[in-house]
Amino acid sequence: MSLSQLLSDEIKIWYKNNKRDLPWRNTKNPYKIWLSEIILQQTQVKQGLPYYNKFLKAYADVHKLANAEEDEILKMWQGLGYYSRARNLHFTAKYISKECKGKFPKTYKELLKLKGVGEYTAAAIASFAYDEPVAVLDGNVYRVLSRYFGIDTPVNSTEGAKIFKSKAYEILDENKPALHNQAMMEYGALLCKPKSPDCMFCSLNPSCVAFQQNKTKSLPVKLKKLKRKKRFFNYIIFQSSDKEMLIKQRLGKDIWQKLYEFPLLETQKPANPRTVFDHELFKKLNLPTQIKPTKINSKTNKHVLTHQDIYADFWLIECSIDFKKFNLKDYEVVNYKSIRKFAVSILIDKFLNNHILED
DNA sequence: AATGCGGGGGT
DNA sequence: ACCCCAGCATT
Repeated sequence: MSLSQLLSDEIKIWYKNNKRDLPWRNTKNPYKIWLSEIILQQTQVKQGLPYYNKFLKAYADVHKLANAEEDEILKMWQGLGYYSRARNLHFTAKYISKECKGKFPKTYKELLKLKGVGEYTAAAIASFAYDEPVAVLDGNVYRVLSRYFGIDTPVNSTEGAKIFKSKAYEILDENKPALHNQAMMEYGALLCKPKSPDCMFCSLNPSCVAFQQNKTKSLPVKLKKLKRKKRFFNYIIFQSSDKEMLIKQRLGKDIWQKLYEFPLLETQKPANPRTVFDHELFKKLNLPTQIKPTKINSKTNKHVLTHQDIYADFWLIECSIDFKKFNLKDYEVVNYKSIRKFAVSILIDKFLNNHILED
């Protein structure tokens, strides 16, 4: 028996005995599989599972999803991150519902054309839903292959992508691609873990290069190039005498696209109460200059993203004016209750939870 | 080929 | 503090 076949067979046996019972398994429904795969991109099962259940309950089929408002979908997605996934999910739902009469594409090649569906997700849907013999390559598969075959080419390099892809197809069980793919990923997620893998319980350790050469800690190799930027956000809460506030949707190419937030002034350094006055709304609302911003949070909020650290302060401006008398077309007028209907970042959500702005 | 995009959890 | 996660789109 070849090494490739040994790997696939052992992992499939292990999978049958050890797999988690997850709601998107044991179905061939492409809608459910697609939905789960989008949610699980760069997201652990534990984090994505409640969102999957919530989405399926609200949108039982692709037409329901297609007919929803984008703002509603973003609100449902709130907290899951990578919000372009939610926007692409909605875009593709509308496409499938209207252009394809609700029928999903049935091949890897066609699935790949869908917005938000890349090589991994196309292979996952094609194999899980239609038993097409295509191999999935995700973080788990890279790790298992890298360790078992002792491949030290960086997984996120161009050369690595080619090598790992050819290995993945070499070991693919073309008769049971769905089982094979799911087993590979589950093996990486539960046993061949990034830190402290359970090599003692791994029936493959006699033929695993990393185990035999004590290299599990150094494999897989990954190029890192992450440099974190510091950003300073000053959210200014303009609050009228009847406790209404202004919020604005984030547009343009930046984080949290299409989510809502308080009027924002971004600065190069931590702001002081005077720099806060630079915000356009002070002019637009024609506010008296003696007005004083008061900082609501005692300690600056540090919000960590993959690629930037955001230091956020929240300033309160109490103004005795009626927002509706001004032409503030880019802003919404809300109160402490109605603001909860809008999709916001976790940074804003945490602030709202900690500072109830009602009286 | 390189970069930007969230948030939670593990070590 | 650093790494990882059922990756993808854009440039």
